[in-house]
Amino acid sequence: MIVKNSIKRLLQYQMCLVRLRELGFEKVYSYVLGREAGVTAEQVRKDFSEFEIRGKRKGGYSVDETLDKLHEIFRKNVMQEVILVGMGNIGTALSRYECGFTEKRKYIVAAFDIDPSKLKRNADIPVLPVEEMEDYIREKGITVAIIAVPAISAQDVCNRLIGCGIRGIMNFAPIILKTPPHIVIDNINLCNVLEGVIYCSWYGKDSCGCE
Amino acid sequence: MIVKNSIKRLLQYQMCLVRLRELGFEKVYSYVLGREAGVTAEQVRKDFSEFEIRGKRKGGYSVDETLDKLHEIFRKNVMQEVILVGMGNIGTALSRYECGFTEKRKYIVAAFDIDPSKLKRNADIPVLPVEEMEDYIREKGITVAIIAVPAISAQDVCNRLIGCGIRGIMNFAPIILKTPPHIVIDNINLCNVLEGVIYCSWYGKDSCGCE
DNA sequence: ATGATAATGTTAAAATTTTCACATTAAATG
DNA sequence: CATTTAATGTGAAAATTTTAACATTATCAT
Ligand SMILES: NC(=O)c1ccc[n+]([C@@H]2O[C@H](COP(=O)([O-])OP(=O)(O)OC[C@H]3O[C@@H](n4cnc5c(N)ncnc54)[C@H](O)[C@@H]3O)[C@@H](O)[C@H]2O)c1
Ligand SMILES: NC(=O)c1ccc[n+]([C@@H]2O[C@H](COP(=O)([O-])OP(=O)(O)OC[C@H]3O[C@@H](n4cnc5c(N)ncnc54)[C@H](O)[C@@H]3O)[C@@H](O)[C@H]2O)c1
Repeated sequence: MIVKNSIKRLLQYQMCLVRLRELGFEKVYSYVLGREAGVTAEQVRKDFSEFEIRGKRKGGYSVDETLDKLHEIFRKNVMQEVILVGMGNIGTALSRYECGFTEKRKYIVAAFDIDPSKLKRNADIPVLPVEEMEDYIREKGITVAIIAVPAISAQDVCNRLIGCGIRGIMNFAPIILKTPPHIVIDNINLCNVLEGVIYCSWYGKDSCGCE
Repeated sequence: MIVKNSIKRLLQYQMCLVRLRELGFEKVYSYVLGREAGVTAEQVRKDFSEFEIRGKRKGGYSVDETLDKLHEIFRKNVMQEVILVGMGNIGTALSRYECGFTEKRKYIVAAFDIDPSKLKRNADIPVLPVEEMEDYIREKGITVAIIAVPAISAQDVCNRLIGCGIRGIMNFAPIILKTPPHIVIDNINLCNVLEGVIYCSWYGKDSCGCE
């Protein structure tokens, strides 16, 4: 049975393994990976067990094989194209970001904005008028989007995205988007994260139950 | 007993309540707030009960009183000053962000960078050379920092921050920072969040245990 | 007033997630 | 080649978190 947080941890392991491979590791023990990823060795083994990632008794896990397995799980072999809505402060930052610690990879293939002054049809990541958004998504068969528009417009944009086939959304607007149950949403609220850190650092880690 | 996720949810409730107040609500039922915050009514009541936020039987919760209580919990009355290290893409975006849905508020009082071309001593949020960081933090008694430097420098910056009294860190570098146990760290990994959304939207919400 | 109603608050139960314990087994050692 | 060792893999136990049930009580209608 897949545990809710295990996906998140697998991604963390993936990142750590890439770095460990860079450092010359060919195999890794659960306790080393656990230390890197900030979890216990048992958690690593349990997670790997759940996804049938096998190690060698006494020999640990092969870095390459484990990464292969993780890449398979996360479908790194197929194109993962994502569009971005809202080319403002955060949208621009994201568009310049190459994800991954060393496995540099671009996900964003196009951005859309309502403001004509933001448009840039011929850029590496083209910034197109938001009117073209639906057609573009349908044509290219995009299924995941990033919302980086003001909160007031976010639900609207969200509805339009779902209307043209988007199934997963990473949302930076500080609002909980309402969606049909089959749509995957990750509402990221950086203010709340910061306030959480402030709170925990004030009251002490123990009394606030933070990770 | 304080549940790990309850802090996160309280912050969400706070955000929702601010918006509901804007919309003219004076009282709110647990099921309404739950709907807004994306949790069950029972969860709302349970969380509020834990933090001794009281409603009226049949009457729901007073928006104002609840917000007062939340502001007290999160110490909105005292200054919450934060510094930022790394004035690159993401750092710049964050420095221009006024947190909160409507209760606009700035947290970042200064930024530090190693690159001389980034410095701007007289800006609204001054960008200072990173050599001045420790003195600034000690002088102003800052306890929370945001790390937005490349992964390769992040642990280094982190160590320096802790060395001069920082107790809480929001980290954007894709690496798990190693810190003494009393330090509060929130490692945000936007790539992993995106990959998680891609994964879940591919395999379906049910089979991946996402929220 | 008084009873019906519709919400909260809280205790108990269920579900989930993590940790533990240890059997298993591949490698290293002598 | 037998023995020791040091890791994994997993089922069971513990801990945590969420959900459910319902007793309580303020409000509203009569
Ligand atoms: N700046 C940050 O660091 C930061 C951090 C966390 C969250 N956020 C949130 O991210 C969102 C964007 O923040 P920002 O600072 O980048 O704001 P911004 O104003 O700089 O950018 C918003 C962009 O969205 C565009 N836009 C507005 N309505 C649109 C629509 N209907 N369709 C397409 N494009 C539209 C605007 O033209 C603008 O370019 C906000 O909801 C904000 O709360 C920002
Ligand atoms: N750009 C994004 O959207 C994004 C998203 C998520 C995470 N991140 C992560 O955030 C970090 C910054 O990303 P970015 O795109 O803003 O990179 P960037 O290169 O634009 O900015 C990094 C800044 O840090 C400064 N810096 C480097 N070493 C420093 C040091 N020791 N002390 C002080 N300042 C130093 C650089 O001069 C630069 O201004 C990276 O770790 C990146 O992986 C970025």
